[in-house]
Amino acid sequence: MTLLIRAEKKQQTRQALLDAALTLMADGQGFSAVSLREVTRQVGIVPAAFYRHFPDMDALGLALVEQVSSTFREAIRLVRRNELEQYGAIHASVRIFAEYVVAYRQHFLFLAREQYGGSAAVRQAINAMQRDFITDLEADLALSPRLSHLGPEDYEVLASLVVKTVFTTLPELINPHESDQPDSRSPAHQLEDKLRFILIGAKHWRGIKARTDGD
Amino acid sequence: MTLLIRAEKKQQTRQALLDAALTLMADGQGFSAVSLREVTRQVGIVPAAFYRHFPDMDALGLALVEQVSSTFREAIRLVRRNELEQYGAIHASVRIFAEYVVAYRQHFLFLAREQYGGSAAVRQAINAMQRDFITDLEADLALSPRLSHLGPEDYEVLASLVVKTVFTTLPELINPHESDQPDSRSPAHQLEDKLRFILIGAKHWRGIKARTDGD
DNA sequence: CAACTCAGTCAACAGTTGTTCACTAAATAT
DNA sequence: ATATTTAGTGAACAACTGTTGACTGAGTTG
Repeated sequence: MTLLIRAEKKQQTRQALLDAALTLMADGQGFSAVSLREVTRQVGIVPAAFYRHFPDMDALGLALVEQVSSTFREAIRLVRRNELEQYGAIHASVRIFAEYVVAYRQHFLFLAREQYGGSAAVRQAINAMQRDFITDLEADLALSPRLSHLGPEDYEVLASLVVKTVFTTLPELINPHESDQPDSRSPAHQLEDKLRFILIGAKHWRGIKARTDGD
Repeated sequence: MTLLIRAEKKQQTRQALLDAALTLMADGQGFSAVSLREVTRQVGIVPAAFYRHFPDMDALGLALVEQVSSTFREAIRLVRRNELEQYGAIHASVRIFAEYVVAYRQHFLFLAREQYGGSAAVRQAINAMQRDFITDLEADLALSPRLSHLGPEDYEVLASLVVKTVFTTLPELINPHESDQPDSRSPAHQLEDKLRFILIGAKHWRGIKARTDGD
């Protein structure tokens, strides 16, 4: 039967290759430790067939970044939608985000692992993505009347701080019990508090001139 | 001549193995992508000789964590000493720390790369080290009269936020020009501001009950 | 001086890796 | 109906990997 035309079927095994790479990474190893042959073996095709889809493992990695990036954007979209409708913005945002991370844990695991990881190309791509997020958030923050006392450079630093805080929390959100410490708050709750610290700090920010003389 | 006794010479090539691993990593790849043979080749010994020093590449990695950890502790010691003597605590602390990072860039590069990187054993060891730093800082913060209004759990979250902020800034401190963006502040200056945001937030922290009703 | 310890050598092993080439057969195009 | 495109096959390649065992010779010890 020809229910699946050729192009369709091709894209299907291409996706299988991407998923296989993520799955192999989930078992502990980093992306650059996943071999081309492992990936094809997992999909069930012969190694040479890999080249019909990607010239390189690095190309596979870049495609992965693109895909994971869109997952992340969807998460942001969800968080933003809720932000407008609800009170307790931080609490609700973090809850929604944390749920989304758990649902797409392989994607976010990839992001967390490879943001400083092995392949230079992948690392660079993730960095560029992160920078886009920061720019977006920067524009967002600039619209808030509560933060109108900040300068343009302050927005940039603040946005960077928020985004990187979220990124570093990803491993804990994904593996809630890996870093076992007895009587502390849940990862999501901790992230909440961290964002609160930062935003309270932004609210009381007095500009670069007033260095430390007042506190 | 027997200027170098045997144990001394052994420890010397052991150190050469550790340095070789760091050097090979500095050329872009992650630790788990560095092979046993590459390391021995760089040192100038035969692969089999590796086993006289480490049972495993993982063991080499753990030794590396220990060594880098002590470098980091020395940096903290320097920062602390200065903190007591100078005004403008954050500015001076960051400057000293940033200089130390540049001086030992290979060590801090290892830390930044492998904190979420490939080898599970190394990742876990770095995580434990990070947790130690957080605990130390927690105790430190608890001594500050400016932060006496915080609860015990608040100290933990705050310390974690500070330490992780420093860790995520490491790549930028090491490679000041990799993330080229035109007209923004230097990485060290950005880190300064980030810490300021956080500490101002801590100063105005009103406890967990006052969620968002006041701002 | 003799006995011993042991860091490093040498050669070989079984696996795995990325990449190549000519090929098949089904889907598409003419 | 015929010709073309192309996702996937199968075999082979050179290179590299971690690990082994028996060895050598300088450093140490009694």
